Amino acid sequence: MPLKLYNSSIRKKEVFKPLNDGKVGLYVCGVTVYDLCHIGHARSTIVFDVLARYFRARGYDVTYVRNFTDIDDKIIERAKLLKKAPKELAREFIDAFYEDMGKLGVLKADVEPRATDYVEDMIEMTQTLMDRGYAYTEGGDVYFSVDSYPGYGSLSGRNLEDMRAGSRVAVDDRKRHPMDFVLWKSAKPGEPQWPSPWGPGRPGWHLECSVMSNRHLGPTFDIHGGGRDLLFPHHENERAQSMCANDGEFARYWVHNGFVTVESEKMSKSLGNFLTIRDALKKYHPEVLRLFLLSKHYRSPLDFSAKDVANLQSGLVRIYRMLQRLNDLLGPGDGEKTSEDSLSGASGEFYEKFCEMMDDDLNTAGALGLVFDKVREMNRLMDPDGNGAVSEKALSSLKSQRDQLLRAGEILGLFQQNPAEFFEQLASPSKDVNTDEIEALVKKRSQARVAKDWALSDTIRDQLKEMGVVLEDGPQGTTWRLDV
RNA sequence: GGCGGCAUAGCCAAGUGGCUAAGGCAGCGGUCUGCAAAACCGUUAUUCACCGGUUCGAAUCCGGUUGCCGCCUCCA
Repeated sequence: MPLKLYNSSIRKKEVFKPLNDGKVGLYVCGVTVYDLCHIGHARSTIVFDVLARYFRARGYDVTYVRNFTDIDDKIIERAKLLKKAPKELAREFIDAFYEDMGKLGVLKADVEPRATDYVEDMIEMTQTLMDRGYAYTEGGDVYFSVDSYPGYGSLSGRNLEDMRAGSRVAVDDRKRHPMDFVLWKSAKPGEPQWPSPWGPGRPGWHLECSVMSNRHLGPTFDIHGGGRDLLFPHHENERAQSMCANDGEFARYWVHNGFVTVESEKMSKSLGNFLTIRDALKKYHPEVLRLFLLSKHYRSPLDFSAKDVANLQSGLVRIYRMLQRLNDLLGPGDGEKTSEDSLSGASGEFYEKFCEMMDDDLNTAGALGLVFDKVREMNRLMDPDGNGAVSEKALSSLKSQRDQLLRAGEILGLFQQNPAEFFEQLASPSKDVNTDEIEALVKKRSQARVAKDWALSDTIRDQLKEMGVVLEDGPQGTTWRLDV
């Protein structure tokens, strides 16, 4: 079963065929580190995290490159405002990136290059473009000439004439064509700068990705990813430069994720709905956020609404309840007990169906549908038969199904926690619990129940409910849990 | 002005030519329970924004209408 990916450059799904058998080169545009990451960055990063995980699960040898843009106008501006060195500011927000994304279960990429470490290469590429006649200088600036490259616009499906006709951009007189873009930008006094043949300055916006992808993946590589908004002009420009300088095909597949809105509005500082990962984590468990961001197909726009996230949380709770029930029956299935190796060998009908779904352009929403089907099925198996017991046959089947489910979860970066821990974390922000007090009340209620004093029993249950404690009376006695 | 996307039940969301339109949340009925909780079973779209067309057959393809959104300028 072949993996199909939607290739933005041809606007169609295509069967993915790697450049080199068994290997995947993946380059994804990371973040510009001048502020905290928001929920939209989280979506993009998680989507490509899942893509990389999935390729690995399918046995590909993946080289995943995700960059940091650590030099740019916004960083300089922000640094000035905060009276910090741009480098220091960038480092701070790189740390914040790791902290936030780490909580969301995002794995490190194989290579995480920073633009400022590649300035030499960028100067070199600019020089190549000059030498080959694709670029020109004007003052201390170097521009890429879009007219010099006939393929310009083909990635994003535009042509220069149409854009010229509708352009609202104030035309920079120094540019020969309004769409020409900067390769090298002369520095103003006090700004970060590097010496170059054209005088002190810094690289233009698009150059770093051309250089770093070339360095780590070569002039032709498999997949280039990023947010939908990067398609134009960033990726168009990046591709033009790379094709002209590196003699390759550049990226063969272009994958772009859709945007996140918040309560139906585009995120913006002025609307005050700029939702950082950090703020979202104050309200929601990280796996709830991750599940939410994967609950819709990655190319579709996704609206972050408190109500919908709460709904998804109920679903995740159901999954973890089943996993906990399973643990009680079979013993833990995560952590030390099951080694990575045995889990990665887990296969069967469910896992195959899951992969089929993921093969279809990474249909995580459909795959989650399968997960919920499986949860119901496993709960059914755990419901006692006529003799009040679970059969041996059911037990062994459950073991295999859990392995498959957790393996799928590994790919999605979900269901990775110990269930007890999960529920504790989910409940803890809202409630202070006094375990002794709860235990005492539960015991008192149990005695009342033995005496068939239902009135007292129910009063205590209501009292506990007030405290955020839910009771479950079972054949082995009463258990309690924090309401979530 | 140019280019592109989306419209599926109360809400969220799969499905893109053909058996009964996944799944989740919420609701309702039932099993279990002293009553609950949890779990399970059943149920909630003769219908996929609207109008035409192609086809033996369309939510799925084509044309038009309406509505929403994105990109064209830094942006995941």
